[in-house]
Amino acid sequence: MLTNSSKYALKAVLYLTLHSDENHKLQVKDISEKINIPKAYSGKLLQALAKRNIISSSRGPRGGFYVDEGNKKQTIMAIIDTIDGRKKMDACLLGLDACNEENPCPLHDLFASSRSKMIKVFEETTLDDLVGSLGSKDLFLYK
Amino acid sequence: MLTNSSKYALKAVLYLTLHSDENHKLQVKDISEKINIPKAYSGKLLQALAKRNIISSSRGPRGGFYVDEGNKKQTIMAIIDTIDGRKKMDACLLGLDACNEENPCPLHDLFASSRSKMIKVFEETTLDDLVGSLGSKDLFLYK
DNA sequence: GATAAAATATGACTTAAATCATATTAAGTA
DNA sequence: TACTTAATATGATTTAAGTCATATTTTATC
Ligand code: FES
Ligand code: FES
Repeated sequence: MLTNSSKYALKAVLYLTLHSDENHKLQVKDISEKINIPKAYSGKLLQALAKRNIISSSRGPRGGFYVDEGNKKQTIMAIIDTIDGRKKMDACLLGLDACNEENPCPLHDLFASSRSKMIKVFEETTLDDLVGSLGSKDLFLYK
Repeated sequence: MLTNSSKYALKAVLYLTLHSDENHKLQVKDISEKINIPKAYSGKLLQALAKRNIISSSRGPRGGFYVDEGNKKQTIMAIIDTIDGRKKMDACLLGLDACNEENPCPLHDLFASSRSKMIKVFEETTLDDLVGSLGSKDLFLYK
């Protein structure tokens, strides 16, 4: 469903959403340690996310990555799309060229409704929403 | 969600289910051409499936692969499990060690119910069921 | 039995995902 | 302005998935 890369990206963004803001930027090293993923690799992913404005970044001393109020309007799907590309989520289970009702593969009907629901949730859920729904629960991201 | 390998396997088994029986065995070459996947690779997958009794095979002249009545009791999930391993389907969206209600990751609740439904369908749907539900519709597996 | 046909078993090769490394650029601080 | 810090850009390396090739074994048929 998701590549390792987008799993990492999701973890990183979630971590930033809860632990950073304009005045509390985090460096790659801090983030990667906290969410237990390779540092150099997470750097690359964070850069891609920043370029797409999913997260924010600033260079130089006291720089780092952070999530501001604007970023919190971004959705789960935006993150997945940035790293994996949206189309992967729409792909036919059997890998056929197109997945649709007109020319459904034998598994389409077993599967399409669950998938649609999942996609809808990912498209509609923003970082803001997630933070809200987590409430006081301690975020679990490490292992 | 599924690897390429299990997509291929599913296509191959579906094809065999509809176009073979004890008296009409199919060779690797026939199958791979019809479902548009590399021949040598499909051979490997068919062998793995036969070993697990998802499909049947016989060697020698007039030999080949086929699906008999017994094989038709196998489920979609059995095929996926043979090739990818069942656990992949249960994995946490974020790649955490365990996925469960006790220690859910932030995305768990957005996702778990859709996934459960999907898994349930795959576990409960047999090849027999699929053939039945397809009815007279022409199976579409090529591209 | 000898021959040929087909799966089986095994391993090599190729490609893409994942990981690591580093030189460059921008920004803050003194 | 010089120096330091941290992201950025780029590319090399490693690993695993996907692909291909072939020698071996089994079985039908003559
Ligand atoms: S056509 Fe295969 S899942 Fe939709
Ligand atoms: S714990 Fe992450 S999806 Fe269940």
